[in-house]
Amino acid sequence: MSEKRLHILEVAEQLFYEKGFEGTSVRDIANTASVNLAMISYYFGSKEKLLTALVEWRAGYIQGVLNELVTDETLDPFEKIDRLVNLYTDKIFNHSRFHCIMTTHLPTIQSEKIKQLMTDIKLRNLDNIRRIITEGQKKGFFRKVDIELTVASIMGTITHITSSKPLYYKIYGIERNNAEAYNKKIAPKLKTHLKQLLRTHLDIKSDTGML
Amino acid sequence: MSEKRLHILEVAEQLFYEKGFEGTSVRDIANTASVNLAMISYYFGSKEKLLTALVEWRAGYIQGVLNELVTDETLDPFEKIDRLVNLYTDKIFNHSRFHCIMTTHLPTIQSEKIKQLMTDIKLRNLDNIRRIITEGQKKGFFRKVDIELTVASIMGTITHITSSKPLYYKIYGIERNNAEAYNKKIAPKLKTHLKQLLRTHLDIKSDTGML
Amino acid sequence: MSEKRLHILEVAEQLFYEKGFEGTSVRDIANTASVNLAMISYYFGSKEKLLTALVEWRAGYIQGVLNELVTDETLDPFEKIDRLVNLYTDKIFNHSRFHCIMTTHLPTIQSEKIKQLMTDIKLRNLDNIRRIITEGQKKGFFRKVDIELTVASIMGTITHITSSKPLYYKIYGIERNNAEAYNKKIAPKLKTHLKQLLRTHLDIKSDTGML
Amino acid sequence: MSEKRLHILEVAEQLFYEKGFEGTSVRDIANTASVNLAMISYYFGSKEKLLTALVEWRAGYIQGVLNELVTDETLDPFEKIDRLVNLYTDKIFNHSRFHCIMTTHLPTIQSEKIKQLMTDIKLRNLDNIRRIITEGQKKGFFRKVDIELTVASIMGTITHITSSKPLYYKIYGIERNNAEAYNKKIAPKLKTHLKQLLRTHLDIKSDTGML
DNA sequence: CATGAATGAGGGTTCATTCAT
DNA sequence: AATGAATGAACCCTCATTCAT
Repeated sequence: MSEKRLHILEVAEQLFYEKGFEGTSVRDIANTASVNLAMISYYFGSKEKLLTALVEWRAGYIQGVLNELVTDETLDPFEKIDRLVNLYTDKIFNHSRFHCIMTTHLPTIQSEKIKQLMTDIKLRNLDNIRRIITEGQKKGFFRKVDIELTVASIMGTITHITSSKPLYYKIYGIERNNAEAYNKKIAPKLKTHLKQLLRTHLDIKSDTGML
Repeated sequence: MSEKRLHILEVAEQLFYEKGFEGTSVRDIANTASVNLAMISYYFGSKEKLLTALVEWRAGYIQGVLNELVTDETLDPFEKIDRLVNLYTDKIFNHSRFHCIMTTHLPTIQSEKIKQLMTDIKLRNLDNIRRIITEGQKKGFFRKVDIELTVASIMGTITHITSSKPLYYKIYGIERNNAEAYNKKIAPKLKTHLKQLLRTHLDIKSDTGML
Repeated sequence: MSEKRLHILEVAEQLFYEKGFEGTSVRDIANTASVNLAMISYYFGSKEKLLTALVEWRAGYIQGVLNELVTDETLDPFEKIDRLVNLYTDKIFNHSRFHCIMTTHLPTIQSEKIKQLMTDIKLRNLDNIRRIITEGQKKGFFRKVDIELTVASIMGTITHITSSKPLYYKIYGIERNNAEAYNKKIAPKLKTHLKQLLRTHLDIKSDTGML
Repeated sequence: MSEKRLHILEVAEQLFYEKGFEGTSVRDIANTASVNLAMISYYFGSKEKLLTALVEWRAGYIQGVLNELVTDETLDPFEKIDRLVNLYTDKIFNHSRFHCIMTTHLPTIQSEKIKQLMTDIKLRNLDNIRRIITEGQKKGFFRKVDIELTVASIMGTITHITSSKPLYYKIYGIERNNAEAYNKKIAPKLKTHLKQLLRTHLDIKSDTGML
């Protein structure tokens, strides 16, 4: 992939993140990327195909490592959950702009192709986590929980944090748009919170007989 | 507020939910609402002011009851949390379209006024929940947790569920766009899940000394 | 139909005649007609629909009178042919620009709707003339000729004259673009030529037994 | 001329015929001809020069034989007319696409050079036919007719037939775009029709004293 | 000789908004 | 109060062409 093509994708990601897909014009992207307007059609065919290219380029970012984690035999279920939290938090924080696009802007895109792509990714993620929890249950470490909603709590918490940056900038007194400082400050807190939340949630010893 | 004005707001909410703010044209709204195109500028001044009017109209939906809950002296902290979960889940599910607009589409709006409005609402919500948890801690029921991130888990979980409808339609085998069936099936599950998650998370007896 | 709408149609006709449909931009039309660019979409929906509107507006110009002619019982077949020639020549000369668009530019339009519209008009014209000739044959005035090709000779001759103006300007020494002088000079000649051509062609007494 | 150059010309002819000059993009031609886009400018300089090259390549198709015919001393005037009809019909049918481009699309081209080229060709054709008819008149076979309009009838009839294919496909029940079947069926009919039309038109014995 | 990359101009269309009535 | 007509700006995209290699 040519360097210019990559540059366009990066710029598009930034602008889609800031202003949404519909709110970003191809002219915006061309100007910001210091690229001729026609180049974008030349490289990608259309604005929507540019978005598709962006999704295809970034979508793999969460795969791979996850598979290793799931099949690792040396870790006990709690360790796996901890690693899972680390993994997801890091991945999402490192690609927070794209993650925001995925979760907030893509749903409004009318393209069925993109919708299908997104649903597939989410289903695969869900499936991997499901296997970790199920394994923990079989081994007697975890109690019975609603797996889909547990996943929703993990993903939802991280998403909430990444997509409510303006709010948390204020709460934590971080200067606006200093994303690096934000990540550095929030990521460890978030990991600790999620690990603790999931430990008490999953630990069979926590069972209060509520369900 | 005139009936026609309300009708326009309802139609706008539906369309903003489906296609985003930028993806919805004033013509769309006028046609769908069977209203003259010029009426919308006439009533609201501009497209952005229409959105502001929508936010102001709907934003109060979570207030009021929450204040009562916080200051209610007859409930113990766990009961307050349970009520809080019921309250939020119901409110958000009953206004899921508007909630989606708030969490997914509004962040891209460039208007500072709207951003400020949203941040205010979120801060107020956060503050109310913070008071419930702090009270529980003072009374010795709750242990020390990261309050901001706990709120993030509550809001994030609900948001994740409401904004990933297409995915959960598939998982739970609900026919597409049957929002009522979705709410009826998911809401009780979600309430139970959140209550349990928060009970073990907050209960001082669950403290594993992780923090 | 509003005056402005009519004006746009007239301007479009002139420009389509001069430069073809594809060679004429909507901006051309808007500027020439001193009309805002967006008005054209406002009135007609699209460039192609503007063309359709033009066709529908002008297409009736040959109808009506033709029907009267066909059913007129007081004229003998040769008189009917003479009148037919007068009628067609006048009509086409009076709308020569539109006639050129019909015969030369429309065939390249990809729109099936317009193609169908044109074919219908031509078929109806053909049918009317066929009835005149058939009637003349039944009454024993006309001999057996290939009717379709006879019509082709009538229409083709007129079309050739109207669409080869630059050539005939030169031949007849008329100053360029003086359409009025052209029509005044050529129309009578053309009528005489066609009447004579058709008389000898159709007259049963001319039959040389070639067919 | 290189083979590739010829191929480009053939493809261009086909596309100009189908969609007009302005309606055909250089990309269309390049893709259809499986040739690099830049090749076309490389070979021909510009789109308009490509058209000029096409005209120059094909324009000679009617020349040559005609000169022989005019100066042939062994044929009587009627035989010359018959041969002329055969010659023109065959030539035009064999190059019907180019003939259509000449008569329908070229007039909109703004290039003065091309217009001049076309006018020259037409004038030369007119002149040749004029000499045949004049000769027939001098020898006492033909009566006095309007020569220019007689030529218009010949050319116009053939042009009408070749440029109204869609109509005649329908009339004669030929499957669409089967040009070969069309030519095979129509050409003989057309020749017979024109010969008969011209014989009675020109024959001094047909003179009805109308003129 | 040939081509992928790049460009400025212009294409048709839609936008949110305003005006005259 | 209410609306059809009108507008300037901007939309995404494609155009014919050129240039460096």
